Amino acid sequence: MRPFKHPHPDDFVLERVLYALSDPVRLEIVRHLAQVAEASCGELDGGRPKSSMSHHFRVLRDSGLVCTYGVGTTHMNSLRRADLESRFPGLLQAILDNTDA
Amino acid sequence: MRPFKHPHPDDFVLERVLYALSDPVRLEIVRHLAQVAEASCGELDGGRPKSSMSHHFRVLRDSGLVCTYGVGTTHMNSLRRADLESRFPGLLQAILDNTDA
DNA sequence: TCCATTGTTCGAATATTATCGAACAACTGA
DNA sequence: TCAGTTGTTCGATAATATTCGAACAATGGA
Repeated sequence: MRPFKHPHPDDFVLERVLYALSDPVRLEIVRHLAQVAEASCGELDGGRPKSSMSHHFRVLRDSGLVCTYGVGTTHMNSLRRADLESRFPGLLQAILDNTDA
Repeated sequence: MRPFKHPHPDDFVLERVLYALSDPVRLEIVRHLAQVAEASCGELDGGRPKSSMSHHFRVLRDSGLVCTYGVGTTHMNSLRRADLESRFPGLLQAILDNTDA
């Protein structure tokens, strides 16, 4: 299992991060990851097809929001909090703070 | 000139706001408005066709980011800072703080 | 009233995304 | 080595967005 490519914080693009978070499915993933610190893809699909989820994880990875690494047959995902904070201070927190109401 | 409809802060949707800001043209508009407090559509197009800009302003209005009102033959736009701050505290500031590098 | 200015709306073409089944790849355990 | 589990990749389809010219609407001034 070859590791995924994750962008360096210097290469994060604000527009891409915002776009990645503008999808309800992906925002839900990020919110979940903010609470558990780490979760497999399977734990994060809401009964959705794996191919769909794989797409969303890729968008999250490419934007710099999420880090994915293989552990056995599963892929573990985590939020890149520190990297995001260093590049876009306060952004992630402001988004996570919103409990939608 | 009938006034545009602007959503109430209670009806702001985080995903929509993030999506509106994920477009470079719209983000540029918002950044500009953050500095001048008020500007006409004409001041904000970068030589782009008016019909294109009109579309972007509508997205910004519908998401709650921008308020547009008619003054004579021109339309003035302003950032809905207070409304955004009340609904998504810190979000706009975190985005505006990023000077992209 | 006639005209120039400022934007909106309409319609169509193009581009991007989302979704999901099917096939494939990596790993583990028996 | 074989089977089961977990995800990825591929390919196609459907849905959404972007872009922009052309026609239209509202305003203000000459």
